[in-house]
This record gives sequence, C-alpha cells and structure tokens, in this order.
Amino acid sequence: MSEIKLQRVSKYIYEIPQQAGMNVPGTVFISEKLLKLISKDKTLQQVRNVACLPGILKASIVLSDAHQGYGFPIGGVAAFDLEKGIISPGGVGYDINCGVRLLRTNLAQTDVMTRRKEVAEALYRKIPSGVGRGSKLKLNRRDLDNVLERGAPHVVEMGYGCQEDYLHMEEEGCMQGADASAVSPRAKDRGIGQLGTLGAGNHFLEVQAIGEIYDTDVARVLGLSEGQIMLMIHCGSRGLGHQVASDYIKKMEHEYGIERLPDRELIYAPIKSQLGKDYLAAMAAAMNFAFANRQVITHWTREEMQYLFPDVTVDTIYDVCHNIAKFEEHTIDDQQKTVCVHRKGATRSFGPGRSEIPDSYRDIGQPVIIPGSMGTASYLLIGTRESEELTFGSCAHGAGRVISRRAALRSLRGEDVQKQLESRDIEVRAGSWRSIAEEAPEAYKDIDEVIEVMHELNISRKVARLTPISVVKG
DNA sequence: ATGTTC
Repeated sequence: MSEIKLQRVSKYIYEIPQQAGMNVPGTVFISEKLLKLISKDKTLQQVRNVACLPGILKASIVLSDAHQGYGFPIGGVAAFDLEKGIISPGGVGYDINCGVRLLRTNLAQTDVMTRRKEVAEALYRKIPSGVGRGSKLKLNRRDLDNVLERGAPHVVEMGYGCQEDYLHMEEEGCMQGADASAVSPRAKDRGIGQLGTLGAGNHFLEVQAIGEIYDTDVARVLGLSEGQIMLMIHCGSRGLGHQVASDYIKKMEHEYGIERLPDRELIYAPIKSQLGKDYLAAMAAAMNFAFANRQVITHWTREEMQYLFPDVTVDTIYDVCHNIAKFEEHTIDDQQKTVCVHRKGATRSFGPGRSEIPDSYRDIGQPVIIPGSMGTASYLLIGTRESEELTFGSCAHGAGRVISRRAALRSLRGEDVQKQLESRDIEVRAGSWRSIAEEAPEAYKDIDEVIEVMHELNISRKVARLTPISVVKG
C-alpha cells in the first residue's frame, strides 16, 4: 500500500489530492490530534479506495471520528450518481441503521441522583441486552414482515408507544422501498426473537443529565434546560441487519467478482442493477427493523420510568440513523440532483428548511444526536446548511475506538472500570465484566474534541452536553 | 456490530 499524501487546507480540513485511479479527491474533516490517532491504521487508504469507486461525486469524505472499518472507513460519507454509481454494503456497515434516540423527561437531576442504582438495576432488568440476547416480545412471521416493511408506525399500532414518537424520527420511522421478501429466511430467523433488545458492544441505554447548554434559542424550541434528565437509546438492527449485510456481500461477490477491486471489502453493485435494487430493498427492511427496535425499547423504558417516577413524562426529541444509504437531493456544481448518500458512522445533519425535518424543527434545523462511549458525555447538536455544502449534510457520529477490544481486555479489568465510574457517580449494569472492560472510556477517543471540530467547521452547532448517571450495557 | 469462527 503506497503512502497517502495529505495536504492541509485549513486548521480542520485536509485533502487527499486526486491521483491515478481516483475519481474524486478525499476530504478529511479532523483536528491534528485526532488525525494522529488514525495515522497507523488503514483509514486514509480506505478514504482513497472509496474515491476510486464508479460514479462517486465531489469527494470521498471522513469526519472527525474517522477510523478503519470494513472496506469503507467509519465516520465516512460517500455520495453516488444514480446512473453511473454503485451501492455497497460495506459503505453502510454490518449494523444497518445502528442509530440513536434521545428522549426528554420532566425530571430534574436531583430526582434521579439518589436513586441511580435502583434506576440502573430496573432498566437493566426491563430491557434485554447482550450478544445473542432474545426479547420477551414474540412476533409471528407475518408481524415480522410488517415490521420490516412498515417500521416504527407498525409497532406503535401494536401498542408500543405513540404517534408523536415516530413523527420525531428520521423518515418518520419508516424507510420507503422496503421489501420483506428481499430479506433471507435466515436473517428473519435471527431477527424474529430480537425486537426490543439492545445488543452489545457500544450499544447502550442511558439516563443522562443536561450538564451544559450552548444554544439557548434551540434548547427552548426543544424544551431543554440545564439539570434536566434525558434518556438515550443507542442500538441497531441486531442479527437481522448483520445477516442482510453478509447475505448481500456474498451475492455481490458471486455476481461481480472481487478481482478488479482495490479491496474485496469494497464489493458493490450498480444502483440500477437488479442486485443493487434488491440490496436497497433489504437494507430498507433492516432499517425499519432497527427503527422498530428503538421504538419498542422506548416504550419499555417509558413504562419502567413511569413505574419508578409516577408523574414522569417521556417524549421523543428525535431518532437518527448512523449506518445507512439513502436517496437525497443535494447541490453539486450549482446543480440540484438526487444522489445516493452512504453514511457509515455518520449522522444526517440537515439545516433549517429541509422538507425531511419534522414541522416543529423546520426553522431550527435537524437535531443531531451523538452518543459518547460508556461513562463519557454525549451531545445534542443542530444541523446546518454548511453541512449540506461540505459533507452532503452529514456530521460525525460518536467517539470511535482508539484501542482494539483485545487491547482493552489486555490492559483493563471490568471490575476496576466499574469502580472508577462509581467514584464519578455513574452507575453501570452490564451482562459481563468483559464488556465493561472492552467499552472502558480509555478505549475511545475524546468525544469533546470530535464535537469541537464539527462545531468549529459549522457542520453542526452544539446545543447541549449530556452526562451519564445510570448506564445499561450489553 | 455479530448466535464474537457457517
């Protein structure tokens, strides 16, 4: 692998100039400190490889939380022309529609602090978590197909939550174009018992307090003030989405071969091809499973909070996707056109006025929700028109690992990590000591720095910083 | 991320 030439354009913007084989340049929106953390892995080579794909428009982009992923970098954005372009499962990620929901409560920090152990314990018991963990919700085959094609509104119809929930989600909780018949029986087998489960890894359910508000005007519209208790749900499409990704990677390798690719993990199908269309229909179905998953977890979380705090109200602020591909309108060379945007570990961050944003937020822009790692802050930001110009309307999505799971297990003990969090008044419940060690704050980048870069570039503006009180992990 | 090696 040849050395990657990186030119500094400004304090937080670097460019990989277009060279032989590349159809566009690479653009890296990052600080010097965060750039150093990815200098030894394949992130920048992956940015360059993506720039070589057919029909890519404007630039192969990574954001401040960039790190190496399967084929495409995580923290990456790539948009493709509908005629000449491609769709790639590696550009979406294995956890299709991994995403985050933020819920607002009417509780104050003081209501919860003294009961934080009880709250962590209760939520841990209520929401199934951990690898391979099943749900108490038993779906039949027909219900599952409805979930896959109709998403969150379908589970609301089944009694899990309210209309106000899905009206405050990307796509109003239902991705159009989903086709349950494009999802393999094996993927359905894996998913049927997993609706309403958190999963493992960096997925979590947290009770958080608003520590700081940066934008009082936006906070007022969203009904937020300092010291207020919020709930954050971070999870995806579980085994179902993982199986959809595996199935279509295999199908595409079989149909198109891997010989001419710079990296076999970049396997793709033309957007216009039958296989490309089939993947898009299956991906949309997996997206809907993830939307419905976060909706069911929202309902159970609301129930449990109402049991613990009888007068509590729990309202959905917004629900964002971090791993998706979508058809969207963007302006390229002063021409408006529909393109296929891959966001892999990236958050949509549309500015004010976009028709995709709920009416109540149309004037302020889209809420951008960015979870921190275990025991660290999370952020609420607001999308901007600048992001539409710079990054196809996309912002970073999280802290991103800085040492591997294996390295974390070598250097950290789960018991010590939990004690250390306890000393900072953070109560953690998880399925295993191992997952606590793997997810230790030390294993992740500095979320404050990741956010600062996005804020300084006006890709999204900071609204509020949220700090954890009770944490449920897989 | 993932029935953590179908």
